[in-house]
Amino acid sequence: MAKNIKPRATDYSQWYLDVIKAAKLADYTPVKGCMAIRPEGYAIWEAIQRQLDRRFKATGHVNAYFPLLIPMSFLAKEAEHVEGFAMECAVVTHSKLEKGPKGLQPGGEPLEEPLIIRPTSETIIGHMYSEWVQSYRDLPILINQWCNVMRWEMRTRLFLRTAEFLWQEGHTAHETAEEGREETLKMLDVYADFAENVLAIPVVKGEKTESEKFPGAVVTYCIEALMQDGKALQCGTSHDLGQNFSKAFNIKFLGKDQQQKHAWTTSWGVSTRLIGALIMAHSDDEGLVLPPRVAPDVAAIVPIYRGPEEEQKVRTFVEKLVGSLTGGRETNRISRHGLESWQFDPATEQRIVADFRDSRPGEKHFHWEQRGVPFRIEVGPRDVDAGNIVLKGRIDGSKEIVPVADATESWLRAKLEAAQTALFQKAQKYRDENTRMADSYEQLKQILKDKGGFVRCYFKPDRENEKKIKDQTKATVRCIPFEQPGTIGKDVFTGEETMTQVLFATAY
RNA sequence: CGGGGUGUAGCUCAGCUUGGUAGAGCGCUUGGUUCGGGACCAAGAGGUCGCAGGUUCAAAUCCUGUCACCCCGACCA
Repeated sequence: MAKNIKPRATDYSQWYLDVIKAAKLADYTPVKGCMAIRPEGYAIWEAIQRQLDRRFKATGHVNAYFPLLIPMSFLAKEAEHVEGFAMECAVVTHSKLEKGPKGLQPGGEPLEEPLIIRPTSETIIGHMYSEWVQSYRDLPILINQWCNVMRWEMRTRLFLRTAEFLWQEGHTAHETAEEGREETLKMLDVYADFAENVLAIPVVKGEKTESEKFPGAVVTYCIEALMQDGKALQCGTSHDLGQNFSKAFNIKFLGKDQQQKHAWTTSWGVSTRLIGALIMAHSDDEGLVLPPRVAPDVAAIVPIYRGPEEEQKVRTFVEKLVGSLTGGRETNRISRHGLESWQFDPATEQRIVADFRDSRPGEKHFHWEQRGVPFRIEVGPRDVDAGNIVLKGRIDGSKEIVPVADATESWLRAKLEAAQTALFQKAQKYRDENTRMADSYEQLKQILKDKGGFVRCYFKPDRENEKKIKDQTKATVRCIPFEQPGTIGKDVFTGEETMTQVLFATAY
């Protein structure tokens, strides 16, 4: 058992922090609410970026970059937007420092107009689009940006909610309402596909209620996932902004019909929160578990030897093994701190690593287990003599003795695919087992209290009733799922007849 | 912003009640023995006890102030 990780059952939030610490994903910094993402954590973000970026480009989007600082007045141009973000904006008021009685202090004249650090970029991008769009021929604009944003949150948790976080935000402008709506739903599908097929996290697609939607959006769509403690986590959102921002920022074009019209815009984003989702969806009491498709190292080879003679024997065997696992490609070996790594997949930059550090095998097993590497391969003198390797699966704890002749690239790829599928199915089983139907408010409360998870029920979304339910149960409507039975039932709260089913859960 | 708590080695903490040479475990360094699931032995490095005042012959310890952080609420991708 891992001695540096508290079990989930004892203290879930401590477990979460322990897993992050043990896998060296991130660390606290002297800046409250802001984390340092360590190389091991950032590599996961790079894998997420690589695969999302490919999907964005495949759907016709291009990348661009907009400023970190936004004129304060911009925020106020959209009424709901300012309402939603004003309370958590960092403000820049000065442009230099000077020496004061207590050391450095903001110096010179304050800026004529304060600047805010972007909490999201609809406003500044809206402004730029108003200059870039003149004609219907300029539409659609399909731009994404990878950047950091800042929201001054009261309480933060590594990856799940930090004051500064990394994300991507797509911002598009269209000629018609229908195109905008299609774009919003298309990108939601991209997110859902990515979450399920890459992160192995099953998600529910749906629409946010009025009280949960993005400030300034007409409709917010989202993907919602269930974590192992029975709480829900919003993993991505896609907003149909209608003409709210194009009116606020004057994004107008001349149509084919000679009429001036406002464009229809959308925005959509996912953040480093996805790393938190990964951790909470898959990891166990032994530490991090990574889906093979985002694991920077797909396999870790742990050599076992006594003395230089055995080491040489095992090394020779490992060299051959790696040659076979990398399909005989010319691979550049990188040696660092006794770790030797080879590229496994040029497209994904995933690696195979062999741990020749000067420490004991047991220590190495824990090392790679806690980092979530999908497979560990043990090679000792006995295996060399028998022509075997010992394969250990991170996801199911399996142990298998494999003839080295079978250990080829395609074999490993098949193993990784099987592990990816198994991980998704495991998460899906958990999600399905923890999604329950409630027929009455009493039952809803009972399930939330005793079991947690998603609770599905008839409910006609209503700001006031949602508030009351939240006050009484801490649960919120996570979404109105797209999948609806199409039948009439009784609203759990009011008893009125409705055709709408929603998903309740306590959320992060 | 309300309620509670904590600041002592890189980390986790003991010591404070009753003032008297700055401690432990983990981690780190060096050497040796080890090595198929977190090794052992030996030697070492590492501190303005959060900060500022005060009391005292003497303060990590008592008093006053202050700052920071953590937890629980309100707010949230």
